[in-house]
Amino acid sequence: MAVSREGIVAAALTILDEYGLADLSMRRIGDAVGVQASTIYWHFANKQSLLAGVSDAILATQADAWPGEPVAALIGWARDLRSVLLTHRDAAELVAATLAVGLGSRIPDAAAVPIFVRAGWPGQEAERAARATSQFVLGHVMHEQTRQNLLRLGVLPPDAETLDDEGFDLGLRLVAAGAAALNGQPAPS
Amino acid sequence: MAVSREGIVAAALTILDEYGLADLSMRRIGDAVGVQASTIYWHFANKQSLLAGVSDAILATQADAWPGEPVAALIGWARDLRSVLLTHRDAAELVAATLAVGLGSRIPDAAAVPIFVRAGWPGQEAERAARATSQFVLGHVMHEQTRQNLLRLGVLPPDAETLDDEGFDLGLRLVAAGAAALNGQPAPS
DNA sequence: ACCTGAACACCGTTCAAGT
DNA sequence: ACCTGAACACCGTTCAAGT
Repeated sequence: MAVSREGIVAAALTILDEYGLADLSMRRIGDAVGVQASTIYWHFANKQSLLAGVSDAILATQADAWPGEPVAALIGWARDLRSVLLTHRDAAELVAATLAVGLGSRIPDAAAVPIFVRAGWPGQEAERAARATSQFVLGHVMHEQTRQNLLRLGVLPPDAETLDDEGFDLGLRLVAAGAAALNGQPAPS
Repeated sequence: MAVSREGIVAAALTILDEYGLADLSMRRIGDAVGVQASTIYWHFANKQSLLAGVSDAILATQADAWPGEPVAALIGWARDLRSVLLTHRDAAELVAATLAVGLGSRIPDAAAVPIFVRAGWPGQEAERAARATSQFVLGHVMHEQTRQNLLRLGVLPPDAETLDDEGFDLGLRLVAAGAAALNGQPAPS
């Protein structure tokens, strides 16, 4: 049977978890699905498109709606995004890179926009605020996952903390408090 | 005359600006300083250490103190960091990666910590708040610089906007307002 | 329609050997 | 002390050719 895009993406995700983004090569993915690396180019235009598929697969597990009080909803959304990213090795880097080049059909901050809108922000400002918040989340988790990789490499002491819940919560409270304080008012510069 | 660490870093920075991080190879750096790629390993343990040197060189142009009223100081620091990063191609990605692996002697948020302290935050919280703020700045500029690369590649229309001043200012106001609102109070969770 | 196999033009890094 | 040159074990991508 012919190999499918979905099969390739699934294999890539498994390799990602086991070996990390740096070792996620076309040859290795080909091996995993029982095909030459060059065959993958019949199914995907290039490696980046394939990675976009992996990013979408990861983000598919995000909760898609956060009803209720805006501050609590924003915190819920951010914690959910973090935990989704922490589920797969190097996910933050992969998602951030995919987002940056504009590939991938799932945008990590999509569910955050309506929260800001509900809090009274005009559409475009809500999008910007959501994007800013997700930039913090992605940056924070990227840092955590890099440390997890360093730990695996043995360059960090085996009992080193790689997660930083307190740092995450503080950053989150910072933007949540800011959102509550501004509430969509345009800037005084 | 023997080549120096500083000379290698300077050459790498020039190549970075001209060709981007993806094309910053050891062989190319060797060519630029008139030496074999393998020679660089006599001066640096590996490529990542060299990149840490480049990161330090970029961050050396940051202003190192932001006296005065905390909110204005924070905004000044963040805008300065952004403009420092925008001065060199792919600088945000390079600095973020260096920061994540714990190399590099210059920390981009170093000057932001005393601002939070001055605003009444206890030391550790000030560090976390500064780090959260710099995560936003790095993420935002990374996104802008990726778009600049896409523009160069012609995959974006030639008149596409790559900078996003409004998005930056809004994110910045968000954290500044949050900082002013919380003012170092521990969380109610 | 889907896949192979060879090739192209690269990588980072190591290491014996030179001066 | 500093550098060369060859080698190792890889990359992403293309493309004629096969079935």
